[in-house]
Amino acid sequence: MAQITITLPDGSSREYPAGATAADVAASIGSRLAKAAVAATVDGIEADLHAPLTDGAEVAIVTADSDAGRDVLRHSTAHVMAQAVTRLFPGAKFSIGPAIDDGFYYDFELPDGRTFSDDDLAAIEAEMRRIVGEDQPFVRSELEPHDALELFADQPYKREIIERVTSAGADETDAVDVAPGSAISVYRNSDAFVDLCRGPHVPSTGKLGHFRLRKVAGAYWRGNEKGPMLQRIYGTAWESERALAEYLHRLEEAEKRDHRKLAVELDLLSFPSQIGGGLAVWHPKGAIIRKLMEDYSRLRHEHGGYEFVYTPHLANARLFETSGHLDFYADGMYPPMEMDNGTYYPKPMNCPMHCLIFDSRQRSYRELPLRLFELGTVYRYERAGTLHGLMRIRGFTQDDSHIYCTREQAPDEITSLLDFVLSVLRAFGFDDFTFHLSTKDPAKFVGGDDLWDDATSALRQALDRHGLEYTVKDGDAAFYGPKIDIDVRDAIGRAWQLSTIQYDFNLPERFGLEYVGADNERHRPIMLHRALLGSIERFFGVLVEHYAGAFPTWLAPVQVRVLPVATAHEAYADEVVARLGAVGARVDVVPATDQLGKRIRSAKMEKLPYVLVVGDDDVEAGTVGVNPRGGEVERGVSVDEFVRRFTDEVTSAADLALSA
RNA sequence: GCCCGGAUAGCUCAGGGGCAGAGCAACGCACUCGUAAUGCGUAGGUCGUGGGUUCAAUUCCCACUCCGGGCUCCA
Repeated sequence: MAQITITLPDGSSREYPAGATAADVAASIGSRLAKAAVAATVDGIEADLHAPLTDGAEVAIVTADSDAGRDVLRHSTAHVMAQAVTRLFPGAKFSIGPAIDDGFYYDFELPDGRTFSDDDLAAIEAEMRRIVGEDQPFVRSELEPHDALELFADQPYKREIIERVTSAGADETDAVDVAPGSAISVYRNSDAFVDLCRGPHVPSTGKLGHFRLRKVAGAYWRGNEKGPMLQRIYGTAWESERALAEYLHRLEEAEKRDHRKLAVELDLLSFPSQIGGGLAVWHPKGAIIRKLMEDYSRLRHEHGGYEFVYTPHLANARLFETSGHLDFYADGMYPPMEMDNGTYYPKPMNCPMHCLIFDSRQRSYRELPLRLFELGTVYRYERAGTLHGLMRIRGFTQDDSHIYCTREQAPDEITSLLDFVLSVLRAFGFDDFTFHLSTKDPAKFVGGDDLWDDATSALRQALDRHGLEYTVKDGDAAFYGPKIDIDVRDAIGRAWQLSTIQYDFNLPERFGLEYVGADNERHRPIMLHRALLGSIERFFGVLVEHYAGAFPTWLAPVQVRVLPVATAHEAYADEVVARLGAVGARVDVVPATDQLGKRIRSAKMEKLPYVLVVGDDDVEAGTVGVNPRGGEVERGVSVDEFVRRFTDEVTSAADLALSA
């Protein structure tokens, strides 16, 4: 019998009989690998485990506990769900069912406009478990388009995909599970179920099982508002029961940290419906935190060489015609207001106003870089259904800066800007960053190639000088210039896009900005847009979730609570409060009308950093009992000592950041 | 905006065509207590709004409002 040679990822080669499959390769390496295998990559292309290999192929086994492996599991689980739905809802049409982050979904159209309920979800899940128990093989076959269209005669969405795949020049950006130009492949699970799919899939449904259906949602066919509304079922699937349980636990944890829930519990802010969707009012405890954030931001900008400006919330439409916002951003703007001498809009961005400040008089190269900073409140019209707590609202305040400088200054300016941004984010407790460089979209840009090359290399240089790893998002730039986006990872591993540094040569052009150079000629500056926390409101929401409401001492609305053990100790408690108040502590006292245990519990529920208990011993000795959040109780700490520790802790937060 | 779901006391939630319920919170009284819930009591509601069906609607039906989950990208 003929032999074939297979190369493994470590470079070694092995011989197998002709017709061997990746499953055979996995089995020959070890039984554990064979068990964990869900698919393979053959010469870099994902393939089924039981596809026959060709001589000389490079084979890597994809295991269930890798990202690629989980994608295969999830995608296969989506198929099982589709099969379950067709069993339970005859006549259901199905469209696409991809793997997504942490799970999968599948979109269906049910006969007579029926919709799924939660009870249906339970029934579908039960049916899925039966299918898993049946251990049906996933059998791949490839078809001619004509035969595929016939096979899916009563599945209009599948037919549309097939037609799109087979038509030349198909739109490549479509998020369907079939790439244009590829062969039409289908997977058959049983006589009763066959699905159009690129694959790969696990060998059989018995490989699956650690899944859970999560929710039903409406979703437009191909994301198009004008297209039909389908019924989407979201599920999650993992390589083991343990990984599934961990994921479900993470969801619970995220729910507990939801800033909207904590905002109510901790009395931080609310969204009164009388005001309208996406518009918050800040209660005293939320407002003090926000004030501290803003004060800190101002302090850092003052030290960072920024000049403070203020600009109005409304502007004449002419301004946004000049800036181009009415051409490019009209959808995101509030509707216009007609007033005596013209049309006015609430500003969606601060940059046009800052350009007018630059342009208010002649500028010299000696003034550059000119860094204008504003906590500027902007209004953006977000569709009602997209509003989400503080994370997406209709009016918000940016810690916004526009830096005007020469093209030559840009690399150094961006380099120090990166330092500045990271140092401020660190002060708020973030230290895990991801960087993205977005480059020119060939379909949508202004400015010449040399400008773009120059700008992109300035950003790249800054990242390289800091030795930062970054991913490049080709074609993701705004039309006016490339940008760096910075994501932070929070305490439970979620990524939030916060900061952005955008290079802009368009706006200076539009506003005709000029400075006089050392050569006595007029030159055009370039402009850097830079938001650091981004939206103060959103950043506040991220902080609430990052800290789960337990703000670090320097940001906590109430830093210290003093609890007299009994009424007799209240006078002494007031003395302690006065001592702490004198060093600027936010401190309060709760008298002994309730039992001590209950008052401690309340303070813990409010997540206060320090509870000080004072009783007979303390009055006698001038001490306090210190009960820190998340720490051990310590009796008999002198008031002087506690005041010293407290001030050290609070000032070190700001000092650390200022010296960085 | 569109699809689905929801709305009962400040919060969390139960109930159900026939007098509106609990726990926590609030308020009062008693207790004066050393580190995560003392006891008793009081008050709190047009059951989101409007219309319909019914002898009777918080409950069933319709519309609306608001909230939540989703619907390419983006603060």
